[in-house]
Amino acid sequence: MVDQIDAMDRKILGELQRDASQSLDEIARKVGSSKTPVWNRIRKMKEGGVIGQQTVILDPESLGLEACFFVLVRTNAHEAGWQEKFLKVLQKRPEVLEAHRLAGEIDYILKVRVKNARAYDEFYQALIKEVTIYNVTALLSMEEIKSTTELPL
Amino acid sequence: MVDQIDAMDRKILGELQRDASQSLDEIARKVGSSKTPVWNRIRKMKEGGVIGQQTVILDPESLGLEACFFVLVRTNAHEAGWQEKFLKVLQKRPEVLEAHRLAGEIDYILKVRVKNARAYDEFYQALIKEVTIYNVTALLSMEEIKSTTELPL
DNA sequence: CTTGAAACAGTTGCGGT
DNA sequence: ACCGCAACTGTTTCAAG
Repeated sequence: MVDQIDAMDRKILGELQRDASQSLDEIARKVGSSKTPVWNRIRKMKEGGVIGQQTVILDPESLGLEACFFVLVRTNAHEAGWQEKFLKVLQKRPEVLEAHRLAGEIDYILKVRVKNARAYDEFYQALIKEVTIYNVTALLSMEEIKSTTELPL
Repeated sequence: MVDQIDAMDRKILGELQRDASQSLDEIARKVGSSKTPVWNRIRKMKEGGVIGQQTVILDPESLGLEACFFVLVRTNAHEAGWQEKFLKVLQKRPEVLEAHRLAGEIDYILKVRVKNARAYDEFYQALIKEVTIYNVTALLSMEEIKSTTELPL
């Protein structure tokens, strides 16, 4: 699927990432094509899973979510089923916006959005109650310098 | 602005986050209202900055962006203008998807999306060439367990 | 809040290159 | 085979009650 994506596709993706509310005509004009071919390309990329969810970015502050933590998780007890349980808890918790399994000493990193430090502690307590964790370091974000969902094309 | 957001607004935001391609009628039906009032609420929340960019989520793998790093940055030389320069570099670089200024020992965390480890090294070399950095730790993501732009409402 | 109408955009089929 | 045209259908936008 990767190789099938040509320069025209990338231009379209760029426009969609930037502003998905644009009309087909507008996008077509910008990429130097017209409605139908652009529509067909978009359809194929949706089918192929290149284009996923269409969404709006909300302002966390406006919604009272004023704290953001990056959580570094170390585990040494790799019992059978532990990871499965851990993943299930992360999926369930809406304040966990991202979770990655890492290479190296730190096993996982989480990005957690909450109302305040107190809400983070509640999350943390709930987490360690459900799964045993060897070591946790929480990094508190003071300022979001940059935040984008736009991938480099 | 925060207090003005009521339960109905939150329901609408939930639907928009989940799928911004839905028609107004569909959203109105789901939240138990009708077209015009829903439209007016959305308009107000756009004006108020609660609702930001409308976008599509692209699949990084399909676009050949197979590596994701979290970069922990420590700096001790806080010369005048250093931070400004650092921010400018981060803004300029499209592979930097997120950047936060932190409380504590680690000063910044970055999330960087690139083609492969080689591309990360190129980014790293370019970064330290432009600004002096005391210490850098790169955490390589092996697996994206969870990734969402949907905030908890 | 509801109705409704005018402008606009998405979707599909057809003919041309 | 793909593109662009154009008609049709559905959606957004907004005014009036």
